[in-house]
Amino acid sequence: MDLRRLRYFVAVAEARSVGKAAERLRMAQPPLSVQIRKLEAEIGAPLFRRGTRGMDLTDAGQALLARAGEALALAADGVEAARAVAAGKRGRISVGYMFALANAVLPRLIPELRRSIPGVDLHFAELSASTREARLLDRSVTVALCMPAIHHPEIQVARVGAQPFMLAVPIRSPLARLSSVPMARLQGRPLIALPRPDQDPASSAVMALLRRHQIVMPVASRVETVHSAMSLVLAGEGLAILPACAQLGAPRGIVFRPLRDASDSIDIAVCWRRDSHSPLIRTFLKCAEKAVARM
Amino acid sequence: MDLRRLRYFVAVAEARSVGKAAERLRMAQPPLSVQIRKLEAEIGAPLFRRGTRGMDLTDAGQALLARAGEALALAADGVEAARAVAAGKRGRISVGYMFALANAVLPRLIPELRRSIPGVDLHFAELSASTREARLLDRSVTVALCMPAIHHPEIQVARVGAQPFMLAVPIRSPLARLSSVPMARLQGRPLIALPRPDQDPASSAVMALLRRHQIVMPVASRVETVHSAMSLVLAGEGLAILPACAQLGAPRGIVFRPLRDASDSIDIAVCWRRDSHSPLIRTFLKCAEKAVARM
DNA sequence: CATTGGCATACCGAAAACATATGGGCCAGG
DNA sequence: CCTGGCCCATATGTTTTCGGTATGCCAATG
Repeated sequence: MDLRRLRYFVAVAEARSVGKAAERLRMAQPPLSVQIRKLEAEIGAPLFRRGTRGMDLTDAGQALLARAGEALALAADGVEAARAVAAGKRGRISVGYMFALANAVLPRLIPELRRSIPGVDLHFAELSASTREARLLDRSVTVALCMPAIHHPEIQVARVGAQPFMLAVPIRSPLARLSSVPMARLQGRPLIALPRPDQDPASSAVMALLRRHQIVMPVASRVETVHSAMSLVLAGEGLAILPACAQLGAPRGIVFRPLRDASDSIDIAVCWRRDSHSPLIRTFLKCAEKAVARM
Repeated sequence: MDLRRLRYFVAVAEARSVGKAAERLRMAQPPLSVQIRKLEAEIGAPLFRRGTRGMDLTDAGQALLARAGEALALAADGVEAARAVAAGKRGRISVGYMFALANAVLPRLIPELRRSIPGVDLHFAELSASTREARLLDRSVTVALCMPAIHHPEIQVARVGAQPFMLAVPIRSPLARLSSVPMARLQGRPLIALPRPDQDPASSAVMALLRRHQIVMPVASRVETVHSAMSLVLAGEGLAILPACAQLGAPRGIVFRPLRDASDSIDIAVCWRRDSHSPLIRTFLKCAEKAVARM
C-alpha cells in the first residue's frame, strides 16, 4: 500500500473525474488512470463506476475513502509534528533541579519558559546531585539546574549565574547582630554540612572555602537539603554555609549574613548531554539566564 | 510522503537497528539505511541517534512514530474495509419494500439477513411502486421487494415466489360462508381497488384477472395500501382482491377466500440495478427466497 | 593491534512511474 | 443519421527511484 496511490485515489474521488484530478495533481491523465486501476487491482475490487461523465465511487470506494483521508492527514500530521519537535516548537523538556534553587529560580523560570515555548510539555523533578547526573546521562531528564555545575565528559555546561556563600544563623545568635561575619568567628563552631563532598559538589565548595581560610568547623550533622540544614540551624545544632539564594526558603528565625573577607561564590549552571541538539535546550538556557539575572 | 518510508521507519524504530529491521523486512541493510536517510532529509531533522550499538529515536522521531503507526494501521484498515465491502462482508444494503409484503416477508427475511451478513447495515423503507423504481434507479435503495416485478431496462429481476389472489370479505358477508368463491359471484359488486393500473402493476394484475373472467366490478374506492383496502372492506364499502399474503396483516372481521376457477397468482420479485454487482445482492436474493418459501 | 559489529557510501541492474500519442464509447448538436 | 467533443483506457518510450552487492569507516572489544 502506497500513500501516493491513496492520495491519487482521494483526488479522483473528490474531483469525480480522472482528468480533473490529474489537472489538480499537475500530472497527465493517463498515468493517473493507470494508478487508479493498479489500486483497484491491489484491493481486488472496483472502487469507481466509470460513466460517460466521470467517475463515481462504489460502496467499496466509499469505505476506502473514509479511511484514506484520515490516513493521509495522520501521516502529514506526523511529519509536521516531527518538524515541530525538531524546531523546538513542540515536544517535551524534563528539568532536574536541586532543592536549593527551587524557591529562587523556579518561580521566575517557569513563566519564562511558558512564554518562550508554549507548545512544549514541561516536567520538573527535584533530584540530588548524583541523580541529576545519572538522569542526564540516561536521558530521562533533558537539562539539569545545578549549583555548582556537573563535570563529566558527556555533559555540557553553561554558567547562568553565581551565588555568594552566606552564613545561616539563628536570629537569636550573637552572630546575627553583625551585618557581616568575619571568617575567623567561625573557627571551631559546629557546621551543618550537606552530603559528603564526593557526592555533592556544593559541599566540596564549602570545604574548599573553609580550607582556604584555614578554618576548621566540626561537622555536627550531614543533611540532604538546604531546607534540612536550616531547620537544624534553627534548632541550634550548628551553623550552615549556604548559597545566598537559599534564604528565599528560609524559615522565620533564620537570618543570612555575608561572610566578610570571603568573596567565594558558587556557580549556578545549566547542564545537558553533549549530544542533545534540541533547540529547546538553547531556549531553556536563555530563559534560565533571564530568571537567574532577575533573582 | 510515502507509506513505504513510514513502514521502514517504524520497523527500524522498533528493531532499534537498521540491520535487524532489514532482516525482518527481508531486504538488504544498505537500501534501508538509504531510505531512512531520505526520510530524514524530507523531514529536515534527524529521527535517530546513531550509536555504535544501533539506532535510537530522537524526540522528533518519537513524535513521528506516534503518528506513523496509526497512519499505517488506518491505511491497512482502509483497504481491508474496501475488500470486506466488495466481498459483501460489510457495507450497507437498503431495501425498498411494499406494504403488502411487510407482515408476510420481513419477519422471516430480517433474521435471515442478520445471520447471513452480520456485519452489514440494513435499512428498510416502505415505498410505493413508483418510488421503489425511482429509488432503485438513483441508487438510494439497493434492492426492492416487489409484487409484481418492476420492468425497466436498467433493472434486473429475480422471481422469488408467487401469491395467489384471494378475495377479502367481511366475516359477516354471505360470501364468507363459502370455502371458495366462484368468480361469477363477483359480478357487479363494488371493488376496493389499489392505485390506478398505470401507477401500480399489482392493480393492473387484478384488472387483468377480472377482464379474463369477464367480470365487471365498479370501483368503490381507490386506496394506497392493502391495509387501507382491508379497512374499507371491513366497513362494508366493497370487496378487495388481494395477494394471499395480505391476510397476515388482516384485521379481525376480515377473512380471505380463494377464488374458485381462477388460478391467477402474482409474482413476488427482488429487483435491483443491473449495474450493481455487490455480492450483497446475491446474498439478499438467497435470503429472500428462503423467507418467501417459508411463508 | 586486530577483529568484530554496525551504519554509510558507491555503483549497477531492475522495476515503477510519468509523458506523449492514440484508440474507443457515449452523448449532443447539426 | 452522422459528426465532433468529452472522457477514460491502452500502448510505448524515457526517466526516476528502488533494491542488491561490494566496500569503506568508525568504535568498541579482547
